[in-house]
Order: sequence, then structure tokens, then C-alpha cells
Amino acid sequence: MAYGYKIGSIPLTTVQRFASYLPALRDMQRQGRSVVSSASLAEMLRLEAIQVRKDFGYLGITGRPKTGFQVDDLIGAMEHGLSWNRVSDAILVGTGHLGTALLNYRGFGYHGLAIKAAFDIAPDRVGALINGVQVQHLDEMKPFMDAKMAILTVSPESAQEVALRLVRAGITGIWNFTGRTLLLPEPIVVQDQDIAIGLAVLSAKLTARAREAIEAESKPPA
Amino acid sequence: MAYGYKIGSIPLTTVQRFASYLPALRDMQRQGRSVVSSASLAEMLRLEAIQVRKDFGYLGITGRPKTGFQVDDLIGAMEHGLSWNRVSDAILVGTGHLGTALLNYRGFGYHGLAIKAAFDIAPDRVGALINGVQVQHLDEMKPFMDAKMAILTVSPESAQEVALRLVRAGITGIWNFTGRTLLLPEPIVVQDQDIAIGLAVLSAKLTARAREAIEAESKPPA
DNA sequence: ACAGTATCGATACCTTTTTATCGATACCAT
DNA sequence: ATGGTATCGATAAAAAGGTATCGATACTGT
Repeated sequence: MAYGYKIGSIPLTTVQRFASYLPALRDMQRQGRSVVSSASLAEMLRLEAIQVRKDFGYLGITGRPKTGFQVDDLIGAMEHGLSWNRVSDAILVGTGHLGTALLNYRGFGYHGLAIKAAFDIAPDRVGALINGVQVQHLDEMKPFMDAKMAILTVSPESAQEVALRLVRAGITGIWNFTGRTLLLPEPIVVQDQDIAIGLAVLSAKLTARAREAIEAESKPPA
Repeated sequence: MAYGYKIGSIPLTTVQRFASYLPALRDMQRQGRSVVSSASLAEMLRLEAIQVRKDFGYLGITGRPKTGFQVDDLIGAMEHGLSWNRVSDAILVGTGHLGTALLNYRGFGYHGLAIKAAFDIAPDRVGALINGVQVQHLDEMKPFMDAKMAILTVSPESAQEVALRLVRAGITGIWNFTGRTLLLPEPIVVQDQDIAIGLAVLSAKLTARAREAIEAESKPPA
């Protein structure tokens, strides 16, 4: 096997879906709804009911026929199972537009993330206050900071170098937006996030759809 | 089957990898390198050589033993097969931090995207110039614009409403950053991009790794 | 209480995706 | 030329992930 398909014993795809169930469930919780059926959640998220049930199976949560699943149970199990309950601190390096956007993003709270510090090297950025976080100079980054996760939003050119500094500062997980593949010692977990991929897929889908339409037209309906 | 696994006859996962091969190959091309082996590309992107070869198989590109694949051929085949060569226009709605970050992002060119117009409703944003694009009021959005793709970076609250306006304006593909599931007529292609998922996965991986470490410690090495 | 029904959960099945194997081919060094 | 070797490509096996089926269960209304 190449590398981590699974997270613990849970399929990666399931974990990803957990991440989208969670906000939906939190909304329900807030609205006072205490139970939800796999079918209704599936419809909400454009999935299949059976897939939702199977996913929940991994959590060990069991529903009740005719009623559904307890919203609280589901949230609890997801948060506990994936440590989205304990708020883990993260730091962010690179306060360009993307970095700033992430510092201002409100959705991370669902997954227990709080960005506690931000770093940059540009003199005109150091000292700025972004969404309550003061930008510090990269040189200020100290190994004793207790964040274990870092968000890397620097330029591709400096990606590798900054990543190594992060590792030296005790970071064990890097969320990499730079588009460069980072070469780091084994135990570091790197999550690559190439924003352009989503677009590329959309564009490819549109092309495929357009082609299908043309083909469908050339041969008259059966 | 639920819905689109495949794009044309190419697996979705393969298309995603294409999107990351492409910049790497373009770099090589720029550096004058004309051939590349599946093994070296795989190492560069942390994949398996065989997977790279299989992906290339979908393109109909054939390599040569002992040498590898022609970089130009690969680039050409990917761009042509997925229409990343023809530049397609897109519009962006919602010029908050994320929208601004995307307007400033330089990686879209690899996939043939040009953001031609930006819209918002906030009076203090309308009229601003972001990376050469003038922000217009949403009401200015006209059905006759020839962009078929839209990037949706508005607040979750207004997501559905704005999406409907986009469809009425002739948009057929929406790249949805709002985190809300959009309910739209069938032929519209929606690509959901929940930025928090990447983080959630990273956090879950770190947790899993930590647990593994603990388990490995409790039972001494075999 | 009882029938009717919505919903779950276990099992089995099927599809998609990844990985392994291995013969064939083209380059390189001698 | 010839042998050695890196690399490909076809085929097949394995793994992962998704879907269907269907009996079991608990709520609802009479």
C-alpha cells in the first residue's frame, strides 16, 4: 500500500464525509432537533441513505428503527473519534490573501481548530492584527510553542525552507497550500491542499458533460 | 450508482492527479527537460510509479522503455483531454477574503481558467479593483455574459439565492465554497469545495498517528 | 392490542481503484 | 554486436469503497 487510505480503521472518504455531516448536525442541534434519519441527512447532503448509515456504523453509533439517530450521539462520536472536540492550536505561516482568508474563516471551530499565531517575513505585514491574531516575524517562531499543526500559505519558492523550520519548531502536521511537494522526515503528516484541483475537476466535468450532450444529439434517442 | 465517479471514461481520482502532474510537468518543460519516467514523477509527488503509468494510460500516451514519457506529449494530452488548454472564462461572486485570495491566485492558468468579472453587493467593495478585475454590483450580472463557470464565495446565508441568480444568468458550472449544499436544477454541475475538510482530515490523521504510537509503545517490538 | 410502516443493521454483492507480476522493448556500456 | 538493465504495458489480483436486499425493530394510528 502506498500510504494512508485509512484513518485508524475508518476509510478516508468516510472521514471526509464526517467533516460535512458535522456542521449539518450542529445546525440541527442548535435548532433543537434531537433525532435524524439517515434518509433525511442523505437528502440534505446529496448522498445515499445507505452510505450515511454505513458511515455511522464506523462510529459505533446505533440508531433506532422508525426514528433515526440521536444527533447528540453522532456529534459526540465524531468529535471524540477524530479529536475534533479537543481544540487543537495551530499556527499559520504566510499572511497573504489566502492566509488572511483562512485566519478569517469561521468554519474551523467545527473541527476543533484555533489559529493561535500567525507568521510572516514581510515587514509591512509583521505587526498587523488579523481577526485578533497578531502577525509575528517568522524568526519569532519558537520551538516551545505548543501548537502541533501548521498551516502553510507561503509562496511555492519558500515552501520547502519554511516547512523545515516548522518541523524544527516541533510541528508534526502541516496543511500545505503551497502547491509544492514537501520533502520532510517521515513522521511528519503533510496534508496537501491544492486549491486548483477542485477547479480543474469542475472544468473537466463541464467538458465531459458538453461532449456527452453532443454525442446524445448526433444519435437520436433510442 | 449515485453520481459522477468518472469524467468521460477517466476516474475522478485520476483527473485529480492529472491536475497535480500538470504543474510539475510544466516546470520540467520550462527547465528544458523533455522526458520523464513514471518512477521519477512518482517520487516527486509521493505516489507509486505504477499508478502514474496507469494514469497516463488513460491519456493514450505511450512511453518508451528505458527512457520514459515525452513531457510535451503528456502536457498536450492532459490539456486537450480535459480542455485545460482552451481558456474558459469564469466569474466570481463574493469578494471577501476568500474571493480576493482566489482573484489573486496564480495557479489557475494551468487549468485554463481566467476570472473575467467579480461581483458583490457590499457598497464598499463595489468599484474596487482586485488584481485587475473591477468589482461590479451583483445586479449588473447579465445573462449575456459568456462565462459558463462561476466561483461562489459568498456567505452561507446567501449561497442558495445567489446560486439561483447565477443559473438564471446562464452559468452551468458552480465552484461552491459556501459550505451549503446548493439545490439547483439537474443540468448544473456543482463542485463543492469545503476548505475545512482538508483540515479535519489532517487533524484526524494526527490523532490516529498519535494513537498508533501509544499502542506501539504499550506492546514491545516483536 | 394490533396492523401498518418507517427505519435501521447485517450480510452479501458489485464496482471502482490500486497494486503486483512479468514479459517485451529500447538504450547503454563494453 | 552483445549482454545488461531500466522502464514500459498488459494482464491479473487485491483492496477499498459503494450499493442492494431483506429481516428485525420500534413507533403511529386505529
